[in-house]
Amino acid sequence: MKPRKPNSRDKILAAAADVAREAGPGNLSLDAVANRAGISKGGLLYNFPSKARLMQALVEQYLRDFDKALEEVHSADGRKNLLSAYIRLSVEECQETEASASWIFSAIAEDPEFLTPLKTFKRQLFERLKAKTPDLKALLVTYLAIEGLRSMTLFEFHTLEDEERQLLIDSLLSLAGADSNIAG
Amino acid sequence: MKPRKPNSRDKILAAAADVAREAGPGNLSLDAVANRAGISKGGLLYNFPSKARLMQALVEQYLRDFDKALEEVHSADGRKNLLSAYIRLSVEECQETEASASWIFSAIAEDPEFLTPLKTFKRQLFERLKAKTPDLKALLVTYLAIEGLRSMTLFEFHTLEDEERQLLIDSLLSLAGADSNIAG
DNA sequence: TTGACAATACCGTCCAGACGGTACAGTAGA
DNA sequence: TCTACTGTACCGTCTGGACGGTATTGTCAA
Repeated sequence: MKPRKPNSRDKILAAAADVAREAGPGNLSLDAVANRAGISKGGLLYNFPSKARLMQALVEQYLRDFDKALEEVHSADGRKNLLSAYIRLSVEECQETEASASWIFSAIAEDPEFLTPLKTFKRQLFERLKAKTPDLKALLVTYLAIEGLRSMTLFEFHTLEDEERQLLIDSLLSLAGADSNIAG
Repeated sequence: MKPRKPNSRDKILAAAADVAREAGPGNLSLDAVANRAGISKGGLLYNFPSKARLMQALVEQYLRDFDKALEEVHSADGRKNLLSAYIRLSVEECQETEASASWIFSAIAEDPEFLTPLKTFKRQLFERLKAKTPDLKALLVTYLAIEGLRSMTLFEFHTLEDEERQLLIDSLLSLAGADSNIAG
């Protein structure tokens, strides 16, 4: 479909995430992103005609990547347990220090509406999980706990020690794996 | 200790929270807060000599209020189950539409360091919970799930229906209440 | 083959507006 | 008289973004 775009856009998106992480979410300026991407401000605005478009692209790329990764993880173990795949992917994502999607805070500060696609994505994913998980209680608890883990990573609350964290993950996976043991 | 301060400071703090919620976290300007509080900008800067001090005060007030409320809820049922009190308080807090502490996003955008007191508060609270909760697994799962609930409220992800939400809360409370049933 | 034109992908500069903060003179109540 | 402001004027800085250029590559008729 697309005529093999050069990687300028991707470079800019990555630069934006880097700037948000390193300079703080409130300092995500076009100049800073342009510098970081090794491009001029004019060039940036050529690729993304406004800051809003840049934010939008950031959200869209994140969603696309997450969806793709989920599909891979889920397929890799025979599409048996979506919840378990979701947990493992989320945990993995939270471990990458490089990830720390603090550009989300920039987006919210810019305009909370930027998160609308994220909201609908989450709602749809939850519906899928609900359809595929027999034990609703276990789903609710594990899903929310993962959401909590994501939040703590995002805000950089280092409340849990490594051991506690590992114990938590084990508990969640065993709750999620319960669909073949306990299934009502 | 303090000479019965007039309520100007409180009015300003409340106004700041209102502005962040209504105008968006990125539009928390001193002018906007002053207007909202029905005070002049000079008056605002008389009470809080810089925006940083205002943010700081916002965080401190939130922490003080939460701590006080937790103490009340905990005492009210005989100081039996701290985790259960924590869950009930957090759930209550998430239900107040008026709360929606989106000033947190403003603070983060301003400077992530503003959340340092929040971090230490959370860590200490978790330690207290750990000391008082026999079942560490249950604590981890419920604590994280509450953190998830808080995050979803903050971001206004309306992923859960009312029924699902209620089922979740019941599950968490029963997990938390387990300290007298299952206690190892 | 070549010259004319056009699209792509930028660069660098400039500007208007917003924002935090200062300064200061005035004032009303305790 | 002191405290706790109000109100206004102003400054310096930062930021989004508009705009006018430019180098490179592609297209295509003559």
